[in-house]
Amino acid sequence: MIKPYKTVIVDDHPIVSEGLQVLFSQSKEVEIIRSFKTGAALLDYGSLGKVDIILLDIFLPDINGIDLCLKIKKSYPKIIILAMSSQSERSIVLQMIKNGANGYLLKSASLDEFKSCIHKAIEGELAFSNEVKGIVQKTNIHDLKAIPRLTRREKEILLLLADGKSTQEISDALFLSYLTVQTHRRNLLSKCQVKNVAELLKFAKENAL
Amino acid sequence: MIKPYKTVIVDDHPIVSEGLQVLFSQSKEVEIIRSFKTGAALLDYGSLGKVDIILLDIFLPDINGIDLCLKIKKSYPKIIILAMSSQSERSIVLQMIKNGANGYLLKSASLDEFKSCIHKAIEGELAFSNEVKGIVQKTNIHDLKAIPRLTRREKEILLLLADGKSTQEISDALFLSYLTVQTHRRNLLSKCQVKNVAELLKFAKENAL
DNA sequence: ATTTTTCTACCTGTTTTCAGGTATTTTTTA
DNA sequence: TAAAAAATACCTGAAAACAGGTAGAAAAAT
Repeated sequence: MIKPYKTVIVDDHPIVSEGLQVLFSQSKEVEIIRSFKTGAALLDYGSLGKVDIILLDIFLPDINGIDLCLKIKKSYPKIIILAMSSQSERSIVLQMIKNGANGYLLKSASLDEFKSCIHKAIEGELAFSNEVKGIVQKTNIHDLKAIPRLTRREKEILLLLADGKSTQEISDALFLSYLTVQTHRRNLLSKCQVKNVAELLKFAKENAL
Repeated sequence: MIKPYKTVIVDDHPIVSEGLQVLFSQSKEVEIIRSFKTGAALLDYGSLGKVDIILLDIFLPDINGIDLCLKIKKSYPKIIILAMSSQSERSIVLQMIKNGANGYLLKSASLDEFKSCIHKAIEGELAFSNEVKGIVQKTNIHDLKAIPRLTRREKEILLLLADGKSTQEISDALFLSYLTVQTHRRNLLSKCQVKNVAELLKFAKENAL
């Protein structure tokens, strides 16, 4: 008999973890051995090397699931990582795959889809829930334009912009010259190839910046 | 012996519904009799009048949970409605309570919290999960400034603004004069008492507009 | 049927953002 | 330690947003 795949869940919603645990409680193939509420808790887990599958929520209270995926895959490339999220932004899905995830599940997927995706991933396939499948398929390579890497300052200013702050308010808050903030703003728009702040915020959301 | 409370779940994530069903499968007090993925499905439900408790997700694919709550309470004031959400924006919580909800649970709440809140609600109390409790308590009446009611056109334009569209693009899309769109923009900012589009979007998000 | 609200559109300014440059200093990385 | 990247700051001009006003037509509510 085959040993079941040791599986952990990373999700800050107990209900979801619980639901998944029940879903696989009968399974002989998948055994949920632990669940974590934060990325940090997972990384602190001593026996991470012995884990076979991680069911990973994209939105965690501490760290971004996309970055966490990359981090895990660097240390333990063999672990099968299945991303879960309630959003299906194309760019997030693609980033996740680029970072080594073995699949992407929408939380609105049916339980059958959940199971079958996990099976697929075990068999070595990239597994997507139905809704995500469409999104991935209609993606040509041109859409894979690199997601710009923002500097610390730029992220800081992006946050304040999202808060509705004006250039003047930002320069006051960060003790910078008005002109400096203007430059950062310009660089943000230029890097993300957008034309105004609203579009920038949309872009940032879509790409989980 | 007391009859169990007939409870339905409205949530578009099967995992959550499933988790809740399992959580209460042993309970003699609460009996989950059905679950729905959309607000429309719930409203179509013939036996809605016989339901005692509704566990209602705020974000549904078709209708806003806040409006749905009001609608249900108008027809069936006796039904206990417990709101669930992964967000805890103060304004959303308060709106929900104003619309007659009997409690507000964060999805990140523990299962024990879930259970105890449902108990509280049954006893007639307003039930909040711990994180929400703090938010509600530190709310004075001044914070209850009325959420402005937006007209259909305003909502339409708000959506396009969130998409990063400029005034010109909006006027083209809606076949309106540039000046008309300008007026609507101004009214939006004025109604929401904000000074720019970014702040408007933040406000809209916080208030689930 | 009448009042109220919404949608439409215009005018006049001021302020802010956007877009193009350049350039020095500081910090990080190789 | 040298090279690269980031953060800082300034200048100029065009474009867009913001703020104040008014007002008639259309639609909705009473």
